[in-house]
Amino acid sequence: MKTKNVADEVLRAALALFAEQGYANTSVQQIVQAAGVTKGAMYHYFTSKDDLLFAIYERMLSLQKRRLDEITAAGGETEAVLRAVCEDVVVTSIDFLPEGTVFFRSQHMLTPERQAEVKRRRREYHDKFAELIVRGQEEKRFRDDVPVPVLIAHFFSDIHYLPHWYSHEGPENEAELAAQITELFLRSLRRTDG
Amino acid sequence: MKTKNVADEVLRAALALFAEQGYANTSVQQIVQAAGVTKGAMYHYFTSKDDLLFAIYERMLSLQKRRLDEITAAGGETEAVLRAVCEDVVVTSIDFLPEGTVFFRSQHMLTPERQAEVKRRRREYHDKFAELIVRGQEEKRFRDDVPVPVLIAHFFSDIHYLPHWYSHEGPENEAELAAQITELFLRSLRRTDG
DNA sequence: CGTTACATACCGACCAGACGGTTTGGAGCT
DNA sequence: AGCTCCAAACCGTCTGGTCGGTATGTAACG
Repeated sequence: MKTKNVADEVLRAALALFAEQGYANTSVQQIVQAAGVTKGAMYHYFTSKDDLLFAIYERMLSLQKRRLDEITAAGGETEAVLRAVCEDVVVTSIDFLPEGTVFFRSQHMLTPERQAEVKRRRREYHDKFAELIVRGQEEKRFRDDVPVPVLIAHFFSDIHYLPHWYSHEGPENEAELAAQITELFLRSLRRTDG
Repeated sequence: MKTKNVADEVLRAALALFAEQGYANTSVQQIVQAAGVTKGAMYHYFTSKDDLLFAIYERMLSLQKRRLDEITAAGGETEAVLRAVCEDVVVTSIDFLPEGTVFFRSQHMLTPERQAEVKRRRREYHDKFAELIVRGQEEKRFRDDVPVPVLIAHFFSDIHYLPHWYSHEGPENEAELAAQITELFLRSLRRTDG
């Protein structure tokens, strides 16, 4: 199918350019040039530049949500589930580093409605994550002297920050790093007293 | 001095607009209008729109560096110094929330030279922070099974993330939150074995 | 099979307007 | 007069988006 090739090529080019120079600094001209198509072709598949950006968000949100659902559906002890979720989201974030760069940097460039949509989807994820922590607290395994939102922010901040410092050329191994970050988080989450 | 008023008013307006809508989505027209001056006046004090953005960075970088120097100069036990540094940077980041929003979101909109300058100044801070951790490791108080860059990223991620979730209307008290975040970090940093 | 009828995919010149930045001119102080 | 400070009109550039037109495919009909 030729259709998919053109649209996909445009998306791939857009992602690379947005990650490198930012959304606002990237012109539609540059994108279609990098993708080897014309503006006419692009506007045949996408209704606007904004559409391109949102497609990137859509992919990431769907992927993360699906992975979270799979892991929680498998069940298990609270801390083990939480650990699996955390490690997975770190690894996924590394695998999709350019997406992450764009994701966290360009949210305010979306139309307000789409910003709201992204916010809603993120809250879904967020809430499901919160459930795990609350469950751990009820089981008296996790501390409850720090508000849950703070604990959550403490973990998501690591994910958020990854694209800003992680380099594929660096010494860090992906899975190892995921385990380390998760361990740091869990250690600060556990109760110290019985 | 009238001079300062105009320049200050422009900067204040620029900061608010950049934080709210992003640098690229804010026109010089909007800025001078919000500041109650004209473009002629603005371009008398600043050479470009980019200049406005960099001024915000300059203020933040200087402030943070100065505070770090003051605290480390006072001396003390390693963990106590580190705790003071961490709590201070959290509080400062909350006090300058709009600056933080712009700081972390718009770095790639600066000219390459200025991006490099920001990067250099941040590394200075970074390195001084790293010294504290290494010292703690040498004193066998901090864990050394996780690479120092990972430990540092783990803390800075919280700072980075603050503007994304903290709200002045929320329940969190500034100093209390600073203590909580710092405690989470220190807990994951300490050795568990003697 | 030939021909008509229409849909999909795509091209690329073009446009209106917004933008950052400049220029000109003058008010008010020293 | 000379200087700082600023207002307002102005300009060249670049952008996202449009639009008339073409090429290719394919389904229906006779």
